[in-house]
Amino acid sequence: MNEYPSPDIDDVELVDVLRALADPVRLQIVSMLADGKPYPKGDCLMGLDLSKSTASYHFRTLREAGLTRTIVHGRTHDIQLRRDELDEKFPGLLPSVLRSAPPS
Amino acid sequence: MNEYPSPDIDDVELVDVLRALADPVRLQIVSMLADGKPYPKGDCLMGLDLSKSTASYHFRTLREAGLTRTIVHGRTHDIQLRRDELDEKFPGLLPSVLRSAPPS
DNA sequence: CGAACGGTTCGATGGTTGTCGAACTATTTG
DNA sequence: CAAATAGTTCGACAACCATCGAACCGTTCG
Repeated sequence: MNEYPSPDIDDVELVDVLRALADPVRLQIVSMLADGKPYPKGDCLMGLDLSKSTASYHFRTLREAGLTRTIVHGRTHDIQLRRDELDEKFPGLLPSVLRSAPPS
Repeated sequence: MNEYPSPDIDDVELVDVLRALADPVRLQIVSMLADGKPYPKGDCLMGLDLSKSTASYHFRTLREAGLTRTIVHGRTHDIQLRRDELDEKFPGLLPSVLRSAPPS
């Protein structure tokens, strides 16, 4: 029943968001989460050939940067893009990134 | 009379642009160039306490990522954000980043 | 209960990044 | 020409990053 903490939106810095997005793996994960709905982590890794530990590292990086939240759901974890909060704090950023992200 | 090469806009990748922006120094430099007009490099460093070599490194990083171009002008160099090209290739990206960038 | 499942954490490792000073290049100016 | 100016390049270095396998943890299921 442990919770995985994401930072408060007020503490999220643009440069950290950009950092988190500046990696092809994480960019692709974020693309899959574009609609803002929660997805099982496993589903976000389709097409990505990563070890479990590397995948976990990227999920943690996204969460700690404030881009996603994690919802524990049984023994699986759902991950969700924090669209509304991010759109309010950084207007237009996610739409433009997602629009320009290469197709998977 | 050497020219400093920037990549063709077609070769500029989103992830490289994001990586170039994902640094506080470069973010601030880009903020100063927001209007798309050329500025002497020296003028972009106001408020930044960097050695000459570090400044040069960041300018090169921005140029090689495709964000800026360098115009040699006597013994000074002007640097210019490639606004039009970038706006066409990554619509809305620069505006949103510049809008959310912390004030200098 | 015990095994399988979905994930995290740890430690190690090689590669990249940001920083600097020193040496260098090219241009202007005294 | 000689000195000053504006900037680059090089080598070094510490810090950080992406990656992995192994061990671990909590949940579900036979």
